[in-house]
Amino acid sequence: MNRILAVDDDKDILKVLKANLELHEYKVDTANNWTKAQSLISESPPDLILLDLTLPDGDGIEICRSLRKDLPQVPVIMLTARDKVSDKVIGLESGADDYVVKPFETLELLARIKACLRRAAPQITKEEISIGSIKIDFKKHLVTVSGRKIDLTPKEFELLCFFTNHRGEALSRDTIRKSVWKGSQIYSWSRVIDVHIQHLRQKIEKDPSNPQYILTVPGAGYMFKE
Amino acid sequence: MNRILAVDDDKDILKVLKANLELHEYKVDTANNWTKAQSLISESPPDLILLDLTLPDGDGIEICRSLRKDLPQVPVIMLTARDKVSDKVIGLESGADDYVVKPFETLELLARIKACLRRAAPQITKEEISIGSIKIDFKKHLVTVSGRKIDLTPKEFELLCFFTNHRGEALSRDTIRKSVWKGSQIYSWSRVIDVHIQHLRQKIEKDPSNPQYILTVPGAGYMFKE
DNA sequence: TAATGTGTGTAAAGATTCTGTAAATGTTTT
DNA sequence: AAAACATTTACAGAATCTTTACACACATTA
Repeated sequence: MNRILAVDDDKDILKVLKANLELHEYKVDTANNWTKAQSLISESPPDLILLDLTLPDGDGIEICRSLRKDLPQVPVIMLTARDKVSDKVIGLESGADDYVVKPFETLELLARIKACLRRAAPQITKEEISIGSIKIDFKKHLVTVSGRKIDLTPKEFELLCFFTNHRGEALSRDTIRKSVWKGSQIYSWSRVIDVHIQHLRQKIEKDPSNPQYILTVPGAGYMFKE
Repeated sequence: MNRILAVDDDKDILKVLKANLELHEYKVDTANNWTKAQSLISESPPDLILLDLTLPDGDGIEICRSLRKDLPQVPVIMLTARDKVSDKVIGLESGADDYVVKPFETLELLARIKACLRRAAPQITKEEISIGSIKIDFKKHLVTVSGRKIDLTPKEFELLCFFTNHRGEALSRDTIRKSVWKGSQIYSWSRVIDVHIQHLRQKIEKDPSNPQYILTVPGAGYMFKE
């Protein structure tokens, strides 16, 4: 649940904003002057700030500049009646992430808030999966079996990735060839796949002759443990 | 110098956009259909995309969704004649960072582009970073290894910065090429990257043949120590 | 039962690709 | 023009991939 701070000198607008935003799963703090806003911010910085340009105790542009400096990661949306292009340019130049002219459509404001938060959110793309005692870190190209690091060759790694993406599926040699060996030309009667499977088993199975992960499906191909 | 890709079916608009943006220090590629845009993107992803909603070979909303999925870090500004609130909401919901209605003021568009790029830029919170015995001062372009100053060429410095910003990630040569060598045209089979890696290793590693920082990930590329 | 064929496990040899590295060439900066 | 830098090229050794050959298990057929 994201926290938004709305700063505007008009208490009615604040009331409407708060009501509308809270309907959409935001927690909203309000301040009708900059002094109060500052104390709320220093209390605990919000995830986004809606800022009116005309406040009784400060120039919105200057405020925005200082915000950008102190809290560069918190997005600011300017919310103001000034609709001239020059105003918008100055507003955005001063560090605002968006500039919305009053009177505004609530739905548009909501969409813009969402877009801002989406962009400002830290992009976590940790790609890691665990199966049994095997752990694969796709980003690092790292595979560990019960904590021990395993060195896999490129093809072995590709093959393992392919298997883990199709767990519990019996994969024919042809299917495997068409995705892991696409681009390279191997003969249809080649045993490369089998050989690589053996190598993988040697490296990831506790007892390679009694595989727990890469199972043989006689007559069909191979299957990775669900 | 930021690279912008403008996609619009109207060639006149593209011409005007290109001219105006290039006056403001942007490098601009243009495409009048999605197919062409895609090939430009896969060649080398731009820093920002201006996207018209009505293209001859694709629905803008769907395109935006797929862009957000494939290139979440590249901001998209929608540029369209549709001015209804519902259109804006749909556009922003589909992943656009901003939505500008035609006919637009060039100055406002420029300001919004700038704001988008500012937000999307990797937030260099620190201007100094230490990893092991390596210390990098980004502002002064200064690198020291256990106190001793190291002279790096511009490309070497860029490469090192890129690595330190992606520590613990296996980076393919292609990935490196697309960000450190973007703009310049090197052949895909070129070994420039490897050569620069060697030079860097010679300068920052204690034993270049046993690197501690810039590690080789066989078959994948290189990775900087976490 | 013995013979044959098919499918899989495995080792080892040969072929290919990948990486480190030095040196040559081309380009930009001073 | 000289120096600094970027890029290409070439090659060796290592690592990896692919082929090949054979062993074994199991099923089918004579």
